[in-house]
Amino acid sequence: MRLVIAKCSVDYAGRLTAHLPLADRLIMLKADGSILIHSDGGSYKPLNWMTPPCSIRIDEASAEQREAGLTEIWTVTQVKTGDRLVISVAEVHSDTQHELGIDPGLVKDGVEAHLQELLAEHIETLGTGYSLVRREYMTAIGPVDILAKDPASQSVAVEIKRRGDIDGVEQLTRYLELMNRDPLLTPVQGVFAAQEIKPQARTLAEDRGIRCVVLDYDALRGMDDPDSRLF
Amino acid sequence: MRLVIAKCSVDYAGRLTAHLPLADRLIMLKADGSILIHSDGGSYKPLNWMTPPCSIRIDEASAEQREAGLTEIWTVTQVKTGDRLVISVAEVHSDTQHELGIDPGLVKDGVEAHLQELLAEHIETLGTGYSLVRREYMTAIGPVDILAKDPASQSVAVEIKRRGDIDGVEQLTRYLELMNRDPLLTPVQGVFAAQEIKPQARTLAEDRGIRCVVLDYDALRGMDDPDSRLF
DNA sequence: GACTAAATTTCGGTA
DNA sequence: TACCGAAGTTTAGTC
Repeated sequence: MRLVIAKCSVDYAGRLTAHLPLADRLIMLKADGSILIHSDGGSYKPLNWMTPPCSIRIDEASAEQREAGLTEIWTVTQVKTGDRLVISVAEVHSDTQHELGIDPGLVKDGVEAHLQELLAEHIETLGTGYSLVRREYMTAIGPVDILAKDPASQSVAVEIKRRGDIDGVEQLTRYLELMNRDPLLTPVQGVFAAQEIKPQARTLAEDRGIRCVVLDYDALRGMDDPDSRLF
Repeated sequence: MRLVIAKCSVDYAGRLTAHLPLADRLIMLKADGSILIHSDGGSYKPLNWMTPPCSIRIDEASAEQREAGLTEIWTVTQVKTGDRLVISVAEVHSDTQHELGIDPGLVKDGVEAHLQELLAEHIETLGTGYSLVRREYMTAIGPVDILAKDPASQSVAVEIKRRGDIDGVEQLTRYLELMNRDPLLTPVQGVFAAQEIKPQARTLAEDRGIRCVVLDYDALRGMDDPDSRLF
């Protein structure tokens, strides 16, 4: 990894065009050829970047460019799409190189897949007498997160989200429409389960006869793991 | 901005839990207190990060931690959410500080808004005899990208996307449902226009009687700009 | 301030 | 490999 602190301006031409005026920035050149341009604020997204694979060509500034205060022109080209990033370097404050090796990678835990797993294990969260049919119940337009049966043995399709948005309600609606055409399943009741449900999503869901259930991740996990209880 | 190249392991506990094994990485500390941890590969997304505002506390390693090869423990806490990032530093290879100042910011141009503009100018792309009523036609649930009339003077609602996905079809369907309740407009025909339309989105759209139109950005732009023609 | 839609989205899984 | 959906999504615009 090469780290360059430099006064530069940047122009991007690809899926859109963008321009960054002259200022001090960090230019990060990764081992795979990708480039990130970071300022000293904002969140994790760079001001500009180029995804690998890409190639870099460095040219001396022309006489005209030197008069404008520039010293080098870096042209980064995306190999597949031809997107182009032109970095006009005025002054290099620092330029260092570091060998990092290949990263062993991130281990994640506690995302939507986990929520689904936990709710499947504790399907009675939906109500007494509910039973699990199966997770990832396949339909022609994709898998329903959970298929269950209510106390009267009628089918219940559950869509699980971390954050319950209108999109999720639409998704579940499509599944319900399709499943209710199947004489073996119909009538299928819908349940929209999420850690947090937006008011508008709730309104839309309930308007369509879909029940909303707010999931408590810690509580669900707590049922699994006696150690996490308070006594 | 402070740049630290160090051998470290990282643990995150917040909206999920995540762990990074011991390895050489770049730790970027921005002026606003935010932190990014980058490896020498992947795209612009860091392996781990903390969004501002956040506070950092640096502790010497305990005797036990020193035996495990660690020298310092950095604890980054998100001020609002309480999310926590613990960086266990084993060895610092490099540690530099740079003053960058506030960035003047990015200037963008040429995304979906541009497509809409071009299609509005060349509405006959939809077919001979089509005419523009107006862009951003307002409804109770939001603006329809383009309202037009077909050769028979019947209303046509156009939804424009860069990439045509199922979500876009749903969005257009909601608009059509609402607009067809208006006696002054009904019947309203739907057109789903995008640079690229996913097969599933096309199927769904056509099943609902919505016409799909693939837009050629360069061709549309070419109609505007005689210089870009080949002769 | 809340909510919706876009993103040069990126990333991971599966068919 | 293409497609599809999630993301610690983030970000920008609108109501």
